[in-house]
Amino acid sequence: MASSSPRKSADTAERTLDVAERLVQIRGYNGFSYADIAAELDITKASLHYHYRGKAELGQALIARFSARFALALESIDRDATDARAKLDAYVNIYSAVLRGDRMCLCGMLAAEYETLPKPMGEAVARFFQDNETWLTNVFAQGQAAGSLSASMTPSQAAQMILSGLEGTMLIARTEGGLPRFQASARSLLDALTA
Amino acid sequence: MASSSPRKSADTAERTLDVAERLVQIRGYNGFSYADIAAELDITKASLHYHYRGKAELGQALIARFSARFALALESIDRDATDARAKLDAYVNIYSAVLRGDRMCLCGMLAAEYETLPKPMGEAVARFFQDNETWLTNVFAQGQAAGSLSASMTPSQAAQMILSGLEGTMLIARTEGGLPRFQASARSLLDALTA
DNA sequence: GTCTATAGGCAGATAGAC
DNA sequence: GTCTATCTGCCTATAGAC
Repeated sequence: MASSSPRKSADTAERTLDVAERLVQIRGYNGFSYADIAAELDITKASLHYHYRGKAELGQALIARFSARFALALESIDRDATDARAKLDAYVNIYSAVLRGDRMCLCGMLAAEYETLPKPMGEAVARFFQDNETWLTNVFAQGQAAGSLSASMTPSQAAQMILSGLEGTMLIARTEGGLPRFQASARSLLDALTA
Repeated sequence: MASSSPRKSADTAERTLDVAERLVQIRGYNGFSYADIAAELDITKASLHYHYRGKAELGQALIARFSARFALALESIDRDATDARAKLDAYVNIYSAVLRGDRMCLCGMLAAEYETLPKPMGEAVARFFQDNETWLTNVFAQGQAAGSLSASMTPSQAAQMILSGLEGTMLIARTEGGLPRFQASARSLLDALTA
């Protein structure tokens, strides 16, 4: 925006998203409140309502930013990495960075709470997974064409296997094993799909 | 127990677990209340507190029953199925039955909410995954010895891949694709591990 | 074993002053 | 933009009658 005020290091709306994002990734959408955010930002709940009309609106903004950031990261990978396996390794690194903060993937967390989410949030979560699957499918098709990735399943099947494998591993690693466990499992997963 | 009263078809304590289990599997531990259960059973919240002192105690009972039932199912598989691949297919069928009711695995759901759970609940969830991994590791070792399962990774790695793959697929399938998607992904997963 | 009644707290949200 | 003050409703939980 950069419209009205003399641009602080991070305005309240953005810092609200930062705090809320972390809370959702660690505690879940039904596990945090406006009061939690207000306390961390040292403002009142009423002030938060100025920036986001309600929790549902905040939730949508959260997914929108997360998805946009993820899309940028994927574009960045497409620019920097050449072969398919390198792209997949970089893809795994995105998840590793999340888990390093003891966080769950935002959309993985919201997927668990899917039945309790406002409809627009649920739809945005589903789109996130679709977009990731599309990207992974393309990467896998590229890898198969180059002969570097296993041709024992379709690119679409492999994409689902990677996506759900990483989300599931994240989910379980948070209860035990943490980042080391996640990285070992991710390596096994990719190795199983490498020709 | 079967101690005091003339044993009804299902006493309140048991029916409470049935309702609470479904609510947790669909909405999560932080997404249901005593009021929800009371309404379904047509009793008051106060009556529920007679059977389970508080929500944390109910939560522990939930995991205990779920884990015990799961353990019985695994014993049953060990009796009925002969080769390793048949055991894994039967294992997947347990998950399919859960998803058929639009439910998430109880412990998969609780894993997402791990950071908000009372300590005893969190520990019980971690144990559930450990027990499953142990069983799967043994099945995989058996399959490798018989030459029916892929020897390209250790039994322990394969067990983690199956467990997290199924949990992750369940998580995502609930947002889109449902049971058909889960079953297709599970088949891909097992096929990838079959020699 | 189930009830009524109630406590005490926290949730999401709004009105209106500054 | 942020505040104080407040609302309404739901949450978990308890005391005590039946």
